[in-house]
Amino acid sequence: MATGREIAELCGVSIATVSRVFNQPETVNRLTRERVLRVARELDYRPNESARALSTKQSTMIGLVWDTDHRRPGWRHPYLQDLLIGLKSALSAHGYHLLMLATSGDSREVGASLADPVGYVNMTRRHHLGGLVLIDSGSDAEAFEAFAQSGVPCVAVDVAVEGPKATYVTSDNTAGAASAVRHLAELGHSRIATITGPPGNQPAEARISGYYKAIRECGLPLRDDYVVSGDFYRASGTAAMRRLLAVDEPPTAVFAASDEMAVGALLAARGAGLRVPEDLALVGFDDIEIASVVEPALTTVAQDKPGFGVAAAKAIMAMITGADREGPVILPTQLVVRDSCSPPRERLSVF
Amino acid sequence: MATGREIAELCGVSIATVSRVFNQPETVNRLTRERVLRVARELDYRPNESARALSTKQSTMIGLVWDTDHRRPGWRHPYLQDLLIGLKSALSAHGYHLLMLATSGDSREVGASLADPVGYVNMTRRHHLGGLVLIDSGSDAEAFEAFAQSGVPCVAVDVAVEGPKATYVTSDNTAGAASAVRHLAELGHSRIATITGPPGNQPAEARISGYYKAIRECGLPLRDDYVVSGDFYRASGTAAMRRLLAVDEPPTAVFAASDEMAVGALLAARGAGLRVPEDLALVGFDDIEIASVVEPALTTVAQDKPGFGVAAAKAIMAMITGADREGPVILPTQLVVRDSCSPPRERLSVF
DNA sequence: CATCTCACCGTAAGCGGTTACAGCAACCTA
DNA sequence: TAGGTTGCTGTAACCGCTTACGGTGAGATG
Repeated sequence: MATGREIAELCGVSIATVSRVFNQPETVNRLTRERVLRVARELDYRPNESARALSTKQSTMIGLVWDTDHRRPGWRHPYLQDLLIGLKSALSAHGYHLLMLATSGDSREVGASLADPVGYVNMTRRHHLGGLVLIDSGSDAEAFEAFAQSGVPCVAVDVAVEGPKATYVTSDNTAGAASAVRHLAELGHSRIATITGPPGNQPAEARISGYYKAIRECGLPLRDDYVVSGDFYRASGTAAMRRLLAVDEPPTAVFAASDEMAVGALLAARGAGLRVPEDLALVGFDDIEIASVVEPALTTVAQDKPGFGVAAAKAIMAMITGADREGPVILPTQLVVRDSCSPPRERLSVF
Repeated sequence: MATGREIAELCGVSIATVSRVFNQPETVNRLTRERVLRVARELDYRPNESARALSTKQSTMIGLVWDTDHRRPGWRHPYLQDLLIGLKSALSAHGYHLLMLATSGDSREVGASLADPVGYVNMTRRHHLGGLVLIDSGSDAEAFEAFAQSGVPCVAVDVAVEGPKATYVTSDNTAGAASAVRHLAELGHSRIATITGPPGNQPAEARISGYYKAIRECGLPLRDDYVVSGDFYRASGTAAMRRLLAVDEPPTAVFAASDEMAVGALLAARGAGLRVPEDLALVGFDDIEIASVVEPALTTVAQDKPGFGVAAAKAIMAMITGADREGPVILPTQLVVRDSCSPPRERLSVF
């Protein structure tokens, strides 16, 4: 590997000049610059990033906090790939890389502590990372909170954390949920139920309030027994749907706060002999891949998945460059109408 | 940030001793060692990885080559998340991190060249990466070939590349495909077709030969018009299925070389008024999430997805530690029987 | 008692960059 | 012509850690 010194000698200049050529090209004479560049190319020179990081005390890497929560072994992020695509491309534009930290609970290591149970902050300092991107991994909001308080620049995706140097990006869950419910109401449904996400989860609660908002705006009655809680997983959707079918005057339409739960609800409905959409209209949330594969294809509220990544990258870059912290980034959603909703049967008979 | 020097001064030892405490603990007196460790803890010391990498000329990072092929914008890796889970955990065990390189085609940069179109090898050298893990991203086998030839330790996942320091990990595709076909034959099918992956793709061709092998072993006739090619995508599965339904004596069973194509075939069959599994038995390959969601749930050949990651990590660690290069790593597959296959109708009428 | 071994530790030279500071022409201004 | 700019470049300190090498004293050996 060629070093800056070698180039300097071959060009008859000092090593400082070589460094300047790459960092402040305008301060060095055009002819010298071109000579250095040419020799660099011939020698296949690559600046040593370790040396540079050591010297400047900062690297061009962002840490990615993504651990599957050990309490939920089967958990998979619903749209990790799209997220990463957005994140990576936006980070690339700034010349930054994404480091997936290895932190396999080696708590015997120097620096592991309660405030940083798995060593992410530790790693951040060791590697002079610019910051951390936190990706929802089931339910580690508490751990995220610790990171956010650590002073390290943090941006969480779809988890509400805030701190001196921390924000998060999320969808406009309230508006998204409301649009789903409104869609059902416009089809003529008046008995609209919802299957919610886990309590305490920020997106889940925003979706509930969107549900309430739309129900109210449409002049429909609010019924406690039309709000049953799930945990975003498919199985909970099935269970919730069963409960909904057991109330008197069961709903003719259901808004599920996640596609997975919508699929679960679909299975439960089918199991109960109901047909979707004829007997039951169903709307999901997320627009993950299975939404378009399931039969019938699921009407759902689409999130801008790569947009999460892009927004997270922008936010973290802003923090690194010291821009003032702004509030959470809220991304718009979009209702994707497919085949899982039709007008209620009562209405149909009127025609 | 505390440095080694500070610890040394506080302990009244030299900085070399401090370094030894962390790298060759057995060479330093127990009392001294404990004193250093204690002070290190008090000062919240973290060794500077940049300095260490600069000094040792090696980092504890592995590069991840994962670019969505620009020629296939919609491409998504079928099981990226599981792969990453396996990769990350196995790498963690060795104290290594995964670096997702940003390489946004800045070809004006020093070091970009034809042999390294997107700058991965460049980045590998700059960061002193231990090696590269190449993840299939549509169809960049040629680019992978270049990496494999570069001398950088490379392990590809499910793409056949080999070089002085390169291997790959893949499933036992032949055996997997054969087991699928045999399953169909055992159900009584004799008109078994296959939808293949793209020509030139190693797993695709191995699956074809598994198909041939099983057909032969079961004493069934080989028919050219029962082998139609796809490209692993859903749409190609639909198109292929249409072609299969147009031959005379259309097949009663189809083995698709990917779940996505199987789903596509399912749609085509349904469009043609056929019911699955009653009129057509269908087997896929991969066992991705939609396989269990689709109606009917898809019988398929499951790959050990996290196992890919684990195996890739092992292979790359072996190369780093200089172990002899061994051949490609072949992982076993497993037939997952669900609801998309039943005996052929002809047979049924016999009962 | 001289010598050898060995465990332990310090000295110092790197690793490959960055950057504050100073030097030195050449060119302007008064 | 003295003094001040301006443009360019070199010197050298520094970033924090690793490691080859040499030195020291205690105990073992003859």
